[in-house]
Amino acid sequence: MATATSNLHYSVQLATPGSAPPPPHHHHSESGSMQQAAAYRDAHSLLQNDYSTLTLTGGGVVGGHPLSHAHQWITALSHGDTGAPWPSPSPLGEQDVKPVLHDSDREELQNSASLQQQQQQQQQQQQQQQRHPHLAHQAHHEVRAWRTNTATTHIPGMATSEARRGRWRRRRRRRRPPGPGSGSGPPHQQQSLGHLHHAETHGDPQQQHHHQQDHSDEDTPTSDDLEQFAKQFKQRRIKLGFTQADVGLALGTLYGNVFSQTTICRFEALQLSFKNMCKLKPLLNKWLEEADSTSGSPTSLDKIAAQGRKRKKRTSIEVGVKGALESHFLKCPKPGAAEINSIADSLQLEKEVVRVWFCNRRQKEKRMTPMIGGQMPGEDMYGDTPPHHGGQTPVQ
DNA sequence: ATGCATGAGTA
DNA sequence: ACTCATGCATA
Repeated sequence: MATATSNLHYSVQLATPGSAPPPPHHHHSESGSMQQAAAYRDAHSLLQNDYSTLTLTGGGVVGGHPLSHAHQWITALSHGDTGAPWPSPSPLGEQDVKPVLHDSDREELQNSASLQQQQQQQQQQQQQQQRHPHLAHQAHHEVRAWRTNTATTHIPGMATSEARRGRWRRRRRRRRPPGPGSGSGPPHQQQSLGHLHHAETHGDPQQQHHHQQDHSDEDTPTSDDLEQFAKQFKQRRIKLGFTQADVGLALGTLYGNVFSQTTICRFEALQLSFKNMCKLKPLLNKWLEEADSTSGSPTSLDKIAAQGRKRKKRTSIEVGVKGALESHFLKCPKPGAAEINSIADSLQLEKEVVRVWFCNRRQKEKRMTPMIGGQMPGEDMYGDTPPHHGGQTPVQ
């Protein structure tokens, strides 16, 4: 019972022509589109304590054990029903296959181009942002305040119940590295964005003579900037009557990069990595201006649907099992294959599930405590490089 | 809003 | 095999 039933109903939806951004007030409380509801109850920070407080079904440890079969997904799965559960992924010809939406309104698909993901241009032509220095933004914000600027002698959170995690420590805006071969040692990768490369890392003789004091558009914004922006963004977005999903789609047509409601949500909640936040900010800023200026006229917010990815049914891990996993995590945040195997075995979960759980766990930990005590994101925050020990921990 | 999942890019 | 960005599916 752990693993939910498989109700893979994918349907091919073609473009639903014509439509407009969702009216400022239109929302039927549907179970499927509660995202909107969420959008309306604006500012409301919530603590995310998973098992810490045993939220869900208290102690409801089911007896049924999820069939533990290794990656059986993506392999067979040829049910004879409505289309293949996980059709072979078409590299390019991504049809408009998309999960059926329970939403009845706000639909306007217009398959533009199945852009490749990846991001390329990000910060180089942003507009100026009209930020309100004060703006009523300091309402009921609880522990979420991690303004760690030099002058803010305030040590936020730390006094609350779950204040064991520090927030982002901001790094000072620094110049681009002088260039290869000269200067500070090249950090192999500090929480690299994965595929983000500035074309200006080369030894450009002249480029730094500017005056970026608080123009968070020319260089790395401060965490405070981000927080400010995120807040404003959310407010305006809501005022304009857009949902997070709408924004995500709009970004797709405006820049070619579609984003999901999830990402927008995480941006607003500042739950992305610092780097990621920096990357998205310009885009969202642009969108704000756009939506702002065209508020009233039919903004051509296209929405593209290019996803044919079949996913394994989300595995629901029992609270008890989660607790167990957490225990292991505390002991060893980065278990080796053997470790994972035994854990998976003892908990009767698939190895993959366990592995992914740990990955996600680490990620979560990173977003919440990117740098502890002035640690750079690139450094290991775990005992990956134990100070006392001349070798990797033999998974055992 | 968030938990589990996928995949590109790396190490 | 991991990290990091991102999202479907779900609470």
